[in-house]
Amino acid sequence: MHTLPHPERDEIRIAAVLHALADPVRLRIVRELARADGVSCGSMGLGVSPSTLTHHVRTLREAGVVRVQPRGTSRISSLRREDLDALYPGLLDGVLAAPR
Amino acid sequence: MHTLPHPERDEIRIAAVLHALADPVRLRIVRELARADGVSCGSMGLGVSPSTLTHHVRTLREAGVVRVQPRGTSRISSLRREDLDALYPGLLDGVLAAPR
DNA sequence: ATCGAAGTTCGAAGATCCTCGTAGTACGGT
DNA sequence: ACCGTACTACGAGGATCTTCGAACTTCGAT
Repeated sequence: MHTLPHPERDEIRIAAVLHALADPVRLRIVRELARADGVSCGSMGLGVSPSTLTHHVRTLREAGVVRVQPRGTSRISSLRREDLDALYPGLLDGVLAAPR
Repeated sequence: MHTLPHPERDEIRIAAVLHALADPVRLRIVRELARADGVSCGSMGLGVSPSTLTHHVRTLREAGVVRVQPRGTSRISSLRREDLDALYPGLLDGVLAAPR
């Protein structure tokens, strides 16, 4: 139940972040977290299988976009807003402001 | 010498833009254009073959990130800053500000 | 009119990615 | 102790992506 591995701020790479955001499912996860942070991604009603969801959340976590904490049998995800804003000011807001 | 097909502003999709930016070569192209706009990508000294370069520039163009105009035997590329800033304010600046 | 330079098109090879099902682990509650 | 829930690990299939070389087109210059 140890904490999961996350990149430090100075290990985050822009290419990995962009790649993580460049998927429809992961983008919906990020949007949802921006709306209601600190939530289990399994309860978002995305239309994918549990194993697919694990893959996407891991991609976001390893890219440094989200932080994941175990709580009971669930995993609570939250946006790494401070880190992303510090590294790429405006990026996250620009993505979230996207009409499409 | 027909102009090449470009998406209108309202046809640009955030997922396509992010995917276009999520490649090291294309990111270097975008950075270079941010530094010196209206330039032929062939003269950037990226270490890829001409056909690979064509592929990347087309990806950027079709995503709506760059505008490409034929001039002589060359293709002049320029960042679609206004469109991107209007759609996703802060995104491009955030990406360009990226230390890594 | 011929030549070279700049780019494109068309495969093709190899890598990466997204998705899933199956099997398994970890935790909380009865 | 048992069960159900939430999630993970490990493939595998199929799609997409990146890269390239070879052959071709287009344009400007000689």
